[in-house]
Amino acid sequence: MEETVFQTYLKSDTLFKKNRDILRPSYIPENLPHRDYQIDQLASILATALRGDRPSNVLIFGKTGTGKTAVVKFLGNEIKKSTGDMENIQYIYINCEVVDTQYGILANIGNRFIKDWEEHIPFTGWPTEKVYNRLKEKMDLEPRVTVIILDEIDKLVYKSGDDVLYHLSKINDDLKQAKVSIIGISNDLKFTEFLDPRIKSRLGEEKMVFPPYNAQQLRDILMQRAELAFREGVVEPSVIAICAALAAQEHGDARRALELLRVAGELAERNKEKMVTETYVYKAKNKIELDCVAEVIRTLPTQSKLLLFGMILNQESGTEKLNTGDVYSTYKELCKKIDVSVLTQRRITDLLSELDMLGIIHARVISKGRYGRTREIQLSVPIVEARKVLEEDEIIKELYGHKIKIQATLDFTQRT
DNA sequence: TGTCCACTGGAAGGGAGGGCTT
DNA sequence: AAGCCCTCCCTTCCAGTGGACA
Repeated sequence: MEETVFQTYLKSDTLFKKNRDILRPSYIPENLPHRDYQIDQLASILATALRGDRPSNVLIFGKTGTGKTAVVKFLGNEIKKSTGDMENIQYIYINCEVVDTQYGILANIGNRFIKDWEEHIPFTGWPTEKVYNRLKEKMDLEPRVTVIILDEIDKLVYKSGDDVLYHLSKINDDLKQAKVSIIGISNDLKFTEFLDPRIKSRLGEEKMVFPPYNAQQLRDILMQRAELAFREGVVEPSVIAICAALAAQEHGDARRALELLRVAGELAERNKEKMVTETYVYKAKNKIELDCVAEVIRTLPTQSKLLLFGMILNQESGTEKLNTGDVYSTYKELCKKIDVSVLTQRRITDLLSELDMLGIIHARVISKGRYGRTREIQLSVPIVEARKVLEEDEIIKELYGHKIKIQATLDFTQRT
């Protein structure tokens, strides 16, 4: 084989076994530690389906990374195992963050019942009522039980209201032989307040709450996955404990814990280490946090990027604390330089609040007496990294090397 | 004690854009 | 294709305000 730049990487002993997806959230292991109770509970509800009856609708609550999706998918696999190829139970999983419109959900479900050679429901174009009717008609061809899982159901409700849920939850009245039950998964306990009371009671026939994992439980989970994902003996025992402890601090998020472990492993491997050590966990923590910030900045609208860029320039020229007026005049200057329309100060106030909520800046309202009331603004992300990300943007690039003319007014009323 | 700065942040409404309906 | 409705961004207008200063 020809020697390529990749050779050194391919040759070196890797820390991972073949399949490193085992540490990704999408992987569903053979058994789920510390979720026996929830599995039993949900299984007892779903068992009805195996007898050909309609299981109760279920609402599942729990914070991110508490195993909700994993348990539901796990039971999906179990059902498939016990029914074999007989398709008298349909298990349909929909993530409402991806499919988030009434039309999308109905079309998605409908198409599962339409054979490949038949006419599919198009992405768009049909009246929603027609999609619903087609779905009903196809579904009702056989006396089967359909379990529809709506993951992140709260996102759906916030975005498109509860019309779909209304239709889906009363679909059984319109079906002659088929039966439908719905499992809604949410990490927001309060989202049901936004539902019509009738829908609320129909959906919540059964309720389940997934508690967060504690550090010990997280350790067990990580241990199980680490054994599958890493070669023997390459992970220092304390690494698992630290990943678990860090994630336990953040409301017991198993997803976070696994991510830490995976990134730590990847960083160690990239450095051609023989072991994953504690240092790499902390490096992983930093990398994840930084990546997260970078992603937020990258997806900011142009106007907010300009605003942020202006604040960075100000800070680079030595002004620690800015007020709204300073930020606005720098922003205006930048806009004019590259010929972008200038938004009003009122609008900028709102954009600043957004940046504050995203944790990119820290802003608080202060009064300087005689000299008015304003926000005192500080960046709360590392300048160098933020700047690097901003300069990826085509529009910001044009400002490369720009020096600000209007320096923030030095605040002489400020006390130490 | 009152004044007045430099804003804040609410309210209302315009207009573009997207999706549904006719 | 046209009309309708909804949402998102944004503007305009403006009353309200904490506290340094005269």
